[in-house]
Amino acid sequence: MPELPEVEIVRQSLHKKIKKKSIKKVIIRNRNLRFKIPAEFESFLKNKKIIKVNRFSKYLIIHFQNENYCIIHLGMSGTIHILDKKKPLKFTNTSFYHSPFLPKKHNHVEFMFDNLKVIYNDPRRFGFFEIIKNYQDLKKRFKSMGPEPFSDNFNLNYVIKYFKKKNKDVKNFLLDQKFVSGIGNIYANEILFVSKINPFKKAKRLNEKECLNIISNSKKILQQAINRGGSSIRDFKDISGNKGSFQKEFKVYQQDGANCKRPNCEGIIKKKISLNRSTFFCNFCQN
DNA sequence: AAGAGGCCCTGATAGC
DNA sequence: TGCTATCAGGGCCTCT
Repeated sequence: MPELPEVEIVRQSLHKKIKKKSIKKVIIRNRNLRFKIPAEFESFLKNKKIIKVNRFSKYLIIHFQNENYCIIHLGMSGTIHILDKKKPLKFTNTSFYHSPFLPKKHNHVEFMFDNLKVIYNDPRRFGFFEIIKNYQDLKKRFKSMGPEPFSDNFNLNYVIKYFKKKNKDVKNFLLDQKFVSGIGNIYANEILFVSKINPFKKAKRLNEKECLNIISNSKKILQQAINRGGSSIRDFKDISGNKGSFQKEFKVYQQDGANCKRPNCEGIIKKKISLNRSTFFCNFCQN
């Protein structure tokens, strides 16, 4: 589920729910996530008051008083759920919703507030938590990552310079967080389709217009996805309403065998594996 | 420096 | 029905 748009949707809901509240207690049922949760985690967060919930790329950043932070990455299968004693049945959105649909297994971490519980669920345990104790360390944490697609630093100069001499497929770079932060496999495929660029084209072979297309379509598609509440793939079937809906607008992702959705294009959507990831593209207009 | 590949883990689904 | 194989939205690490 979680690429930048989905993480942003979670951020918005989480921020509304927990800003200005204090964590009363932290319960950890399984410390063995992608990285082991440190022993000091519970005591560090206890009684800390939340100023706001931020996000960089696919990382949630809970901002506490006194320059303390907790970073959450959802990995491939992480979701955040809330139990609200006051509004037990009101949904917010797919990966952040209220109690009747709380999974029975894999609830690894709980933040307890007054009248409120925030629960982290993650079957594959590719997600992780980190604590950070000052602003300098926070900056350092993301220093080696590329700009977000929305950033002014993600511009033609940057992309042309970066792609120069790069002999990898262009799609690999959209997935490379050192080049641009926040894009995953779904949106990489969609961005290249809208840009009419073959995913297997070598980055150094892209012309200026193609680079510009990648830049503007990255911004456009991620913003559209946020506006639609993200994409809900392989989600719990019994949740109605408040799902993200961008999956209905996929032009190529998981559309192999279908006719190309571009008006007047006679192509067929194909699927090929590249770097262990499924790659979808039109064999006609993306050539 | 850049690129290819393996690996962490569980669950859903397809094929026999 | 029940087995096995494959694949999944991510990112880190190692080897060449």
